[in-house]
Amino acid sequence: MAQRSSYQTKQLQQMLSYMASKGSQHVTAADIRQHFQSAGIKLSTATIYRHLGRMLKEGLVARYTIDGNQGYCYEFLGGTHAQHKTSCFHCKCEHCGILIHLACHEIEALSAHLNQSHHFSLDPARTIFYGRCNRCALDHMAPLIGQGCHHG
Amino acid sequence: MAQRSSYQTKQLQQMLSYMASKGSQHVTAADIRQHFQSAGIKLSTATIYRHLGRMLKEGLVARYTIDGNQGYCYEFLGGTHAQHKTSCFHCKCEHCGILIHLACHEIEALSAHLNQSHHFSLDPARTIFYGRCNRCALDHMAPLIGQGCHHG
DNA sequence: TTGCGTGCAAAGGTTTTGCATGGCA
DNA sequence: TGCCATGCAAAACCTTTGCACGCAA
Repeated sequence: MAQRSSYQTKQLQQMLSYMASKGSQHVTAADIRQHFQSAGIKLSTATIYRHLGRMLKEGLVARYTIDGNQGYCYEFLGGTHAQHKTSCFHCKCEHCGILIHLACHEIEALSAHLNQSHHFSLDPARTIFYGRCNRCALDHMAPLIGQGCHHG
Repeated sequence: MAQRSSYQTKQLQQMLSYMASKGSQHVTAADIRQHFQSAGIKLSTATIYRHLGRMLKEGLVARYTIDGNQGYCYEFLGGTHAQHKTSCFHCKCEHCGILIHLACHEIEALSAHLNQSHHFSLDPARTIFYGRCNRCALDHMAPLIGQGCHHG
């Protein structure tokens, strides 16, 4: 299953290598394109999307839609993360955009509850909790200071 | 606040009326366009987006991004729903796309936990739980029947 | 009459697809 | 050699914007 089905092309290897190097960070198709463009490596947009689509099917990456973005974010699930991912949730700050990974028993309890009481089988890999992180919540409470958020 | 700022045009009234009629259902810009097109009423795409953008600013509607879609979903928050919305969550089936509204104490408990233990302030209006609804979960377990999902 | 609202069309951004060519096995 | 993968370009999709005209106040 970790083994890809077909040809091992240079483009594919480079893309996998890049995705893996990003660890649990989220990347967009544009990120990938820019990275290879900066590196002077040719990798067409079509190829990027075709591989991302394939990896998605194979479960090598997860695809998210981020509010405010148009388009998708991808996250590499391969390697040692594969197991841990199944019970890892994401919290995204809608102010500064930081993404927090959370493996929390309470969420698993909620998942069980949704299953039993609401007949809904939660998919941790897809679900993102939106809200405000600690720093931005503080910033929010003291807007008069005039000091911006730690947005990058 | 519920009072709009500027002109009361026919298009605006019709749009508000349509949004209100949809209650807590989610609609896309395309839904709106199709509705008025079917009804033989002229309402341009630009106007739809301009009003949606304005309503969003004014808090009359909420805007979501749904995984798998490109583009946005809007939900009317006006009228009596405004209060209740603050504690309403959404579950979306990633198979058939159905959207389930949930006002559930367990989720509020999770929200409190995230706040206390993880310093994350959850935003119910933005957060969507992805997974499988009951029907699709059953379909998933019996894929050999060859009978499709209730996907529309 | 003033100025916002509307419609049309074009632009902008992201993702998908067709087709001929290139490269892995 | 056969077939898949790639690149280019065009298309498809949704959203935004510019501009002239229409309409509410």
